[in-house]
Amino acid sequence: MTYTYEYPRPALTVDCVVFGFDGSGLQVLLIRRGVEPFAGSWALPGGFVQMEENLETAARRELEEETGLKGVFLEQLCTFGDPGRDPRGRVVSVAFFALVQPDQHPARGDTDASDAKWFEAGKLPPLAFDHASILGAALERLRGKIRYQPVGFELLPKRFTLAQLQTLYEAILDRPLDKRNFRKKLLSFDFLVPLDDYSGGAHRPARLHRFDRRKYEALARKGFLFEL
Amino acid sequence: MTYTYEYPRPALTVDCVVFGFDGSGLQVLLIRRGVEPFAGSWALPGGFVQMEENLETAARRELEEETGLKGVFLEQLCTFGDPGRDPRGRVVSVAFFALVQPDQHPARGDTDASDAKWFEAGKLPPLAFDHASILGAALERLRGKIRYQPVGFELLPKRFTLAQLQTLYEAILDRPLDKRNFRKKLLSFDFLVPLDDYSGGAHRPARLHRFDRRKYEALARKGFLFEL
DNA sequence: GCAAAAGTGTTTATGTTACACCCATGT
DNA sequence: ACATGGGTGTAACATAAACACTTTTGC
Repeated sequence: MTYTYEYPRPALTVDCVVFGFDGSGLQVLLIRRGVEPFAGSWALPGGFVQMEENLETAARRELEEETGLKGVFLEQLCTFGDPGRDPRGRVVSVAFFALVQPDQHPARGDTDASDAKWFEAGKLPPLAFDHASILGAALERLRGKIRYQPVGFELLPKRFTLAQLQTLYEAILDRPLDKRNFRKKLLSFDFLVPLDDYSGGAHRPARLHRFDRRKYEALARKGFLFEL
Repeated sequence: MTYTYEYPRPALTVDCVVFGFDGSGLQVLLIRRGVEPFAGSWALPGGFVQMEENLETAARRELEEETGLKGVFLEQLCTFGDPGRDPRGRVVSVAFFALVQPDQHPARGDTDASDAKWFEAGKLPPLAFDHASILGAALERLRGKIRYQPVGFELLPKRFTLAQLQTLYEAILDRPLDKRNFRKKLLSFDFLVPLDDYSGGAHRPARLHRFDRRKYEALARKGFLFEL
């Protein structure tokens, strides 16, 4: 142990920006804080990092404890450490962003007694701490990422229609896409497998597809990039 | 102050991956460690975050203390926090990547008495801690970023020739580019300003250019993306 | 005058955009 | 039968890729 270690240390937390998709709009999962500071405010799920767990493990643990979600797509986003971002003292937070498939949603809305709730990404309540800027960074990252990495599928059920996929892209990129061009392009990379099954619904049934990650990765290794 | 704050905390450091360009190859600035652990090994410049400074400030302070560099391009990269990455105990490190213009290089090589030295990015010595993986992440980020953001100019002198720019791109992307197509494309975005001055040299002089950040930002605001 | 790097256009191939109608189902 | 969303192809346009010779300088 060197002298350096006797210096005071910032506290270290993780926070997760959890995105979902309800079929029409992008959603974000927030929890209502029970304790001060910001008691009663909405905030990103997260909490303190323990001494023997790595950062991603901490994020997954907090996510499960606070929202019940497990096994989701999770990726490190950025670290927020301005002095003053937490009124209690110096707290540095490693932010993650998570994508959850609707199958795994804790019952669309609140998970029984917990205080987690899904919000429309466009209509968020005021957030505790600097969570609004963390969320802004996550949104920007998601928008950038969806254009050249296959992360959209993490927000859809395993079997989905091309119309669902297009609606998702339109919601995230916030602009309309041409139906024929969208289908043409996505099917041209052949990592979307058409299934022999159709979605039910009030009108003409739509063919279901699934994302074939093995095929995607084989392509990706060959220096392939898909852009939209 | 709540009970939470009495938990043990990881130590928090910043580390900087500093890239340079010597006209032919990509370079990385390393410092030789004087103290254990890894005394005598090469490592990324960096050190402990102080309680009242934000993360970027800490990175800039350490960079200046250890290498003399100031005023460089600096961007947060990723945070590395696996338990065990530092033999002394739990140390979480926020990594940054920096780009320095050759003008600012501390005298191409060692800065007087300090133990900083530039290495070819392809021929690095073994590094302390998990710095090799931090460096790998930085390289990957640089390669991705240079294709759609004007970061190349941060590695060249303020006035440069198109040939220098092309060599830089070729070094980072690690593939040859067509001279005519490269010039055509970069000049078509008109953020490169031709100057009335020429590079000296053993052969035909080359026109010097500078990067006009104002023009670039005006374009960028109009939803423009340059890709290479 | 020769070696070395700078500079310059055109053609071809590829990818992107724009666009309108018929189909299958539930009500 | 009608309302609703599913599904399909082609032509115009724009961008990317391939490619070779002349110019200017220092030695």
